[in-house]
Amino acid sequence: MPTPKYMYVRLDELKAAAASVNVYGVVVFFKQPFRSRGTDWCSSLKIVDQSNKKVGCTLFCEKLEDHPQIFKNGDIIRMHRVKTQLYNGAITLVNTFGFSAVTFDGAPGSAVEPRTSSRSFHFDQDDRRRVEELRSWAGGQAALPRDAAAVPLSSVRPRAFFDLTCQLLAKAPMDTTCTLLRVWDGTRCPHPQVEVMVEPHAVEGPASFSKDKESLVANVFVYDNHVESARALKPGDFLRIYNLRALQGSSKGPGLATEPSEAGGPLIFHLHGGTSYGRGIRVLSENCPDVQELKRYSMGPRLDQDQAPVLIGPPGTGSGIRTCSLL
DNA sequence: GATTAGGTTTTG
Repeated sequence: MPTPKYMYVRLDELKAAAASVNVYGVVVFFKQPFRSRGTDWCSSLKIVDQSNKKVGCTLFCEKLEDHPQIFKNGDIIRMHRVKTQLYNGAITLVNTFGFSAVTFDGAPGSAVEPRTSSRSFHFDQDDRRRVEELRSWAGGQAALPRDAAAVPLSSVRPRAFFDLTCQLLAKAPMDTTCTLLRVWDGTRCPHPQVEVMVEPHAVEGPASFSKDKESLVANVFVYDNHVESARALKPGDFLRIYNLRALQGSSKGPGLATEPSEAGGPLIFHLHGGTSYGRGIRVLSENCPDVQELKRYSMGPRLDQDQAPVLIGPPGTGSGIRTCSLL
């Protein structure tokens, strides 16, 4: 069979009611897949290209793995077989039969590593060139949204919303609408952490840590629709939690010891229900730049040797927990 | 070849 040659439409040249087109773009907004009221998961995103035209996309796929793996704004996405739809006078893209998506990190110079669950997909030198062109174009566009929300635990400001790249250490169901995720990113949060009471047998992963390690762990309560996403997470997974909120002092939650509600109180992190502002959780691939950086950062010279975190290896790489070699 | 949603902070 001859190799198919794909044609890509510039975003400012999309026509209304196009039955099936292929596009490339830079992600400027996204929501991780969430359950629709129908049969599918729904992803919502917005992309832009060198024409400076921004186009919203709505993707419905029954299988989570068919949704694009978007990690952050600035990621590059290629979509095959989307149709156009007019909504409120603007062209939007919706997936159609045979839809597939491939995404790439957006940093100029980083490896052009396709992220997709497709078992086979077309990728040639033209694709590589397109990705690199979009990266360098986006790099020069000061107005494009950056990854400004990304904040390490060491820089968290109480009350603020932020995106956290971290590793899951342990999780525990608190009640039907709330799951506790215990995470770290290797940096030390300057604020005291709230103490959460959990039955040890309810915890997946270690029920407790050494005092040193405990001081690096953040407690994250995820609510409502995010409880379902949390169910799929495994200790050791590298995660990005989007639109996480740091709450302080008077915050309540299941399993919390009563704390005086005063400014400067201990921190708890909440991932509120809903999908506003892209609230959600995504498992990151081991080889993506943010995870590589997390590992370097965690194990680098910023921490004293005796405080250096011990990262958990991915599931199935050995006899459960292993320690990474330290620098 | 239906349907879903259509960015825009919980209220724990």
